[in-house]
Amino acid sequence: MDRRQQKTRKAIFAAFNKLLEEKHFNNITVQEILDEANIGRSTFYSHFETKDALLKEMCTDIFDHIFSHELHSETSHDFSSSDHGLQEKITHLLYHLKDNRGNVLGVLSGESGELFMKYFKEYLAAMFGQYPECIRQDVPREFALNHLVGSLAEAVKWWIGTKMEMPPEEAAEDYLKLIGYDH
Amino acid sequence: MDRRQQKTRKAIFAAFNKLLEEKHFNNITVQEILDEANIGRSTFYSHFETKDALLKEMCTDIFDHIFSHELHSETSHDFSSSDHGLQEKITHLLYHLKDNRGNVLGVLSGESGELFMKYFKEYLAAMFGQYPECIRQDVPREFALNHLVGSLAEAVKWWIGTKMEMPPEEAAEDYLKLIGYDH
DNA sequence: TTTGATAATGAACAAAGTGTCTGATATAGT
DNA sequence: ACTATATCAGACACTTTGTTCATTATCAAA
Repeated sequence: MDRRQQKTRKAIFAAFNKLLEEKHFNNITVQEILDEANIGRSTFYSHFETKDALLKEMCTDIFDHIFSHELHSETSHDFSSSDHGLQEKITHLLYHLKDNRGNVLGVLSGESGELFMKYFKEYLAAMFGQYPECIRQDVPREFALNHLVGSLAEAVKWWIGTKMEMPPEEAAEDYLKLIGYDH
Repeated sequence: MDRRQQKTRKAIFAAFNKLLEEKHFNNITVQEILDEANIGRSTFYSHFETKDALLKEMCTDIFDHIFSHELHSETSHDFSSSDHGLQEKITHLLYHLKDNRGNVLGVLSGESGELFMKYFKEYLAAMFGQYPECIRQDVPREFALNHLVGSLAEAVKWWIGTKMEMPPEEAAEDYLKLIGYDH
């Protein structure tokens, strides 16, 4: 990819990130992004079709990076404990999020969390899809999967909102308690 | 309240509801609401400051109605079972939601669920606030409360999305299983 | 280093939406 | 019947959007 494009794309992401920390997605104008990134109007539209597409691509970038480890590493399949390795998986996820603090905080910490969450859940569903044994069998499968994905996303959001104070290990452990995995 | 105002307000809500079923909140224009409700521009703005205010008032209307029973009835405090009457509470909540199907579906079923959810969670937090004994003590209080509220909201959203197929009793029971209340 | 390709610029543009304001009209409550 | 006020229609200034185009700057490869 052309250096010029890389530079522009990076500047747009950075500007957008900064603005997201300050105000809601809906209240950010393209003009503000242009000013903050210090680029021309037509340049922006040659990179992204709309503001929505920008957010989507930004989330995709972040999650592709964070989940690439999770979805491909087959190293931590520890089925000896009752949680089938889920705790390790979540701990890893939290560590990656912590490493990407800068990007994640911008998208989530503002008032626009909803949109971030939507994309986040798609990745979480894919992750849980690899671990069918994590899902309770005594309730409808879709209901259980929805619960796992939804509650983990909420928990992570809360954890990030507290500036990731709790250590990943502890947060993951507490989460498993909350979904009743500490029998 | 003046009959004319009631009529206008009702027309606006109905129009907004219909539009929300079709498209995302962000993509609904005031003009469309005006056309659908068949009212004048200035009339709309004499009722609501902005489109956001309209959504907020609509959610408040719905939840005030639904939760007025939940938050005030002291009839179902059954502390004999392990869930401290939580199951009955949730069952009641689901029944009320089912009764208000028409309004709730409009706001939630579209693509604008996030905003509905935000307000929904505020009411749920207030409800759980009445039942501190429901909250686990072995994890940080805020974390546990966030989990209860978030996961219940997600579960309800899922249930509504399936056209409320499962009976409220069953959905409530399954939810309690998922949060580990079936020891 | 030169050269051809292409990305960025900046300014202008139509189109659409927002929120405000006006005076005239219709309808409510007493 | 009378007064208050809610609605109407439409115009208004303003903001934002997404497109276009001619010009300039920068890149990658020969």
